[in-house]
Amino acid sequence: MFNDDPVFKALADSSRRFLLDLLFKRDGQTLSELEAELAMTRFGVMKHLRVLERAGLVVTRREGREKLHFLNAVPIRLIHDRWIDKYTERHVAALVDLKASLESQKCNPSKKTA
Amino acid sequence: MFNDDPVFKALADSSRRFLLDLLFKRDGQTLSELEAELAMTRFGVMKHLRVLERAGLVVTRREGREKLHFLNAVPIRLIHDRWIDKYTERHVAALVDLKASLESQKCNPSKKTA
DNA sequence: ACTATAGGTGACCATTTGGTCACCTGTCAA
DNA sequence: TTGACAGGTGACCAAATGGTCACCTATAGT
Repeated sequence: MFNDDPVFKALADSSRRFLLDLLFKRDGQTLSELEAELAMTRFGVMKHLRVLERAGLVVTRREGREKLHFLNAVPIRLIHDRWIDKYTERHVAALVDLKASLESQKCNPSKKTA
Repeated sequence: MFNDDPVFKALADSSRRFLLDLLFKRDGQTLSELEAELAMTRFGVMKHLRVLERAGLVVTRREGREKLHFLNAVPIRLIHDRWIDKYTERHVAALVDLKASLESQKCNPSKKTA
């Protein structure tokens, strides 16, 4: 209906988010390396990487017959900045930290922290 | 394939992102108010708001026969924290600021800035 | 009570999307 | 140059998604 931002489309799929997780843990992996981590054929992984690359979430570099994949976090930051302004950022970050703190302590599981 | 996080599914649609933009500009709007801004029937808007609410991106409160909608930015912050750690945050934020600065100056329009 | 208004449900249809396959291109090493 | 390996393209199919409609519930005000 409006412009269909490729970044959000790319992030909509859990396999693609998992690929970003893999690159977040270790940058510069090849298609074959990534394929080994997904219960999916090489073609499926390639398609997903293509979507991520077009969205700018993954940047690639040819190295001989290999293609190395790198995570680019800038689009993620832009999502953040779209709905979290400088004034509420401190507030929201504090809420997130509080939630993480409560969950790590598990001191009172009955209390809702939403 | 993995867990299908409702937050990313919710953000995948441009109409829903536009609804978040509307609530970001002014919190606490009703369905009818939001519907007036979208070239879509009331039912479509309702469906989208339902998706956003289930994802926790929108929180609602009944006020008589009206339902007020509020933006909740916490899930957005969690997306940010998933792929941007404390160490690279400064670096990425600097890149974003630089990009915004260059675009506001419009000193080199021929350059593609994705 | 009655009527107008705000909101809600389920079914339905056109389009998009995730995943696979057969087949093709390019690079390394003997 | 020959073969093995890393990567790429287009078509194809099943499943999910966006949007609409007929119909229903609940609140405000007269």
